[in-house]
Amino acid sequence: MGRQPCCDKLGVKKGPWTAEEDNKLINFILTSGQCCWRAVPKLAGLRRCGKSCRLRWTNYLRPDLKRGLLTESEEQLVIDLHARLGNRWSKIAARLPGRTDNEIKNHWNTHIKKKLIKRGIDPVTHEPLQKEHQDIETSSSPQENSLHSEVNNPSPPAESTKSTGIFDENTSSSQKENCSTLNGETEKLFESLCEDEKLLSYLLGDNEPPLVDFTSWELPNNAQNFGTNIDAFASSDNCATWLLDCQDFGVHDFGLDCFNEVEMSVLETLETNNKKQK
DNA sequence: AAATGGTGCAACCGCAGAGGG
DNA sequence: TCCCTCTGCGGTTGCACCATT
Repeated sequence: MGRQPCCDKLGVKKGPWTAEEDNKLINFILTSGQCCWRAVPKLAGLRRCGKSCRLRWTNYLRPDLKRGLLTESEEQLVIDLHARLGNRWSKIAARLPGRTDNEIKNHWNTHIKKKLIKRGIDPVTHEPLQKEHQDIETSSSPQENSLHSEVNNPSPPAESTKSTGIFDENTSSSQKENCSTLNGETEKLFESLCEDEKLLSYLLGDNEPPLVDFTSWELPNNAQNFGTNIDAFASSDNCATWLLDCQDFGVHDFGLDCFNEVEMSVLETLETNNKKQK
């Protein structure tokens, strides 16, 4: 007996989601919460399979998603985490608030991979592409095996481990100092990570993810520019659409705590823009 | 202006693991 | 312990958009 399909293939719609479907899903999730994805399409009145609904929600409709390209510091973090974790996109995404595994995976495949190759770095191993032609003697001290030397100044790692230095178990102050090779914003982000012991232990193993209060992170300015780029955020049609929907329903009517100050600012901006358009 | 090729992203597919009966 | 269901993950595909010819 073969595996049952995740949904009844007959009568199940596939392909791009319409605004109407989005609204239905958003309304359902906001009023009923996330539970039993298989039941969601039926309860929400959608002709989609539960999987598709979950994917749409997590990758596109979630209110806490950031929009737009990854910042330099985020990209740098992705590279380092990939060196450490490999293609475990969900784990990598968990370290980038507001980013999804799919988004990071796509960005990796379309942008970062090419960048690394251009820099002479194998995007899979994070080692120099022409390893055999490089003199190991001239290569690096352990510090230089850190991501930053890998990326900015390709050199063969002294060991075959994928260690980047930054997230090693023995992360020490001296190693943290190595982070100083980073430029401003990235440095701050890494420092935040380095100082979070629970987070580090999680990254280094398969421990349960710590409960991280991202709002307490000392993020670089650029990582927080979400709030200062509200107009840009609000210009995203879908985002704007659904936020406006929320407006129509009245956010507080949902009894949600998911709207932080930034999102409330977005709503306010949307409201303003909406009035302007009218 | 039309054709072609490249790029980026949303969405799908199949598999693996967790959890419950 | 086995079986089944459900969820989540990573790889892949399909398509819209844009640039180039």
